[in-house]
Amino acid sequence: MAKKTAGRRSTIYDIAVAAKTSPATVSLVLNGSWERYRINADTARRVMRAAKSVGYAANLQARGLRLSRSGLAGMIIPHYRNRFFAGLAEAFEAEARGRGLTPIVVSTQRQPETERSVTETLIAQQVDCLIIAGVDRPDELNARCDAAGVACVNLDLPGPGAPSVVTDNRGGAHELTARLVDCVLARGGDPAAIAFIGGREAEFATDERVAGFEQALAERGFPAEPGRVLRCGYQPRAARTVFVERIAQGSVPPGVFINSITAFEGLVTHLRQEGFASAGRMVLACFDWDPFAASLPLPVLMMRQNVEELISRCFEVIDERPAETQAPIVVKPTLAVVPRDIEPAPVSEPS
Amino acid sequence: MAKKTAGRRSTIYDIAVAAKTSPATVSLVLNGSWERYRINADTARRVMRAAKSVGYAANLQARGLRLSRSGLAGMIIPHYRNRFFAGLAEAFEAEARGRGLTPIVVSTQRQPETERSVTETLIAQQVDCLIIAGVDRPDELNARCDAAGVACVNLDLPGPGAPSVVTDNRGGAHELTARLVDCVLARGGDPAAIAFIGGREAEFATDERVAGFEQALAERGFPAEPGRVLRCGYQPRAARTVFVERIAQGSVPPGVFINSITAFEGLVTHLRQEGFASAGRMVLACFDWDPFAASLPLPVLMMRQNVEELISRCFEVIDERPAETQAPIVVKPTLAVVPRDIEPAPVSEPS
DNA sequence: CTGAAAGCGCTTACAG
DNA sequence: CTGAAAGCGCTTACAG
Repeated sequence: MAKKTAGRRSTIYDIAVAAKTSPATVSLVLNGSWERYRINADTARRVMRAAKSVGYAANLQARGLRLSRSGLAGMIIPHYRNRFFAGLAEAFEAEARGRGLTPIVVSTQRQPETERSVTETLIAQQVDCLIIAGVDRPDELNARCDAAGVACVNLDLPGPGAPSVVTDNRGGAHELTARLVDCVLARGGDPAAIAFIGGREAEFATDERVAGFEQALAERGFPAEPGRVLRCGYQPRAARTVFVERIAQGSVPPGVFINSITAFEGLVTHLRQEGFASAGRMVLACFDWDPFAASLPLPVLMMRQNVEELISRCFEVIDERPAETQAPIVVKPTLAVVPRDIEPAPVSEPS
Repeated sequence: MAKKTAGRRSTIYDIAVAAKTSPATVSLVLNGSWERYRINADTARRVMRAAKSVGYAANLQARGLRLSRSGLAGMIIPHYRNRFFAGLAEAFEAEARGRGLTPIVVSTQRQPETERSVTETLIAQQVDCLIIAGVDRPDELNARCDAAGVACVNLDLPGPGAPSVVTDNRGGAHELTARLVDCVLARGGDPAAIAFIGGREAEFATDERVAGFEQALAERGFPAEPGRVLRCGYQPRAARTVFVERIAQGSVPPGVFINSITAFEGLVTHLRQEGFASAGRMVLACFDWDPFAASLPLPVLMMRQNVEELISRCFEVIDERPAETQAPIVVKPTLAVVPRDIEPAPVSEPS
């Protein structure tokens, strides 16, 4: 076991010297194309032995430069602090590795300036493909990828700039709302007073969820009312504020559809301080999943997005490189948590 | 605004042609060293204008190859699914970007084989430095970094293979346990029956926390007893199992020191199914922080690790490249959540 | 003040 | 069967 010189990594030249052959032959052997090139089996053996003995590892930057293919797969997300984005990141890593790519995930904290700059950096690092999730305006980012020839998919962000994979936000919200109405009725509440909290104005996912929410309520005889939908953004603090205002202007709503776990966090901070008893018979339905949020001292319904399928669909889109803009690919979410004391169905939770 | 040819990115050669100068000059100008090289200000202007007009972005792979410095900073963590690791990843990204590096975080799901292979991949991608957290055996990974000349730091994983930055696990556990004892006493429980659940055998962080736990109890007159410490690993399911067994063999403990949020998740799953009332007057203390776990229907204490400081210390160590193995750098955690109904101190929670 | 040249480590058509 | 050569895009000492 030859010891390599500290501070310098071994290259195909070192191996060529050790195996008494040329760098070109070393490269062919190490890349497994030696049979195709009819390289002497003995030469190949010497090369492989030498490579192992010097602890050779290819310089992927050099290979990438030569091949114009870095083997890097990028993904942009806002942050890692909830199960949805954490799950996306992990599913992305698994899928990328399974394809022999090096995953590189970056978070932007929903800062448009950061979104722009990390996209540039990833492109400069020569990523072969990029999945974009949870950004403010994907179009500009898509345009940059396009200019650089980087295959790009938007996750839950349909737009003209790139193909999309989306969650069935409308259908999921419809189902979640329907169950929420059942729970509110079971607890003697008035579904007309159910509120929607979170999400953004003019944002695809929020728009769809609001549509599903309103549709489900309308079908049960509670048509849209002004002030029922409170799109306060994704900050816990903002959700808390609108929740407090909502209570101040009327009473504690019998049910709340919460658009994201971050908004949920805001409500919980308030309830913890006021005491959960202050919530009365309120039921919460969240379009996100978290094991602790499912265990609060009040009934909670949770919808879980299918991160593995979302990611694998994204890679399929990248493989195909669809020529024209086509309709988004839709992935169904799952009702993952229902309160046991109201709904006899057992808690079903993917581990 | 010249449109660049689709499919091919512009290079310094394109700019040289456009600005009627040489690639070498272009490089000098674009890297800001044109003043030092006394390049004509007008030439510089032409180059910069041309670069902008073709939308030039440097190929970082080529630059890295030439400079033997990739500008990539790597970090290895087990996963993103809790606030500690999510926070580490985000703090790492922020710090790396602040230093002009491209962060690349990878998760291993605590699989030794994955830990090994991602380390190899990161080294092959020529990362300039690597922070390692939450792996099983860091020594082998450190050795690989060492052989490749990659600066490496272990986070909460002291060992002979690399310098370390650690949380004050012992001190933190001591403080957390002391407060837990107070709460148990305030609720009329017997601190002698407090249990420790989670963590691993022969693992640094667990060992330290157990030591702090036992010391705090001993100081209050409850010396170590066999069977009090239940190191069941990091899986929610395992924690749930030992918790259930612990109850079956005696009764519900008046207090539990939970080593990690993952173990906590196991207990919560059980309590949700049995009903939280089954916990009686139990108090939980967790050496981790989560906003929802802080809102369960039973008293919870939570310790929060200082991720920002841990990360900035890691980068300081990388900067210094300490010659000999020195004592780990210690970062103090913070008591972030105390139950209001027992402890009059206000809930203090870093936003 | 500026350009030609070498070289980072790799791959692969091409010529023997 | 195998090696010499070119070239991926960049940087920088060197020579003018």
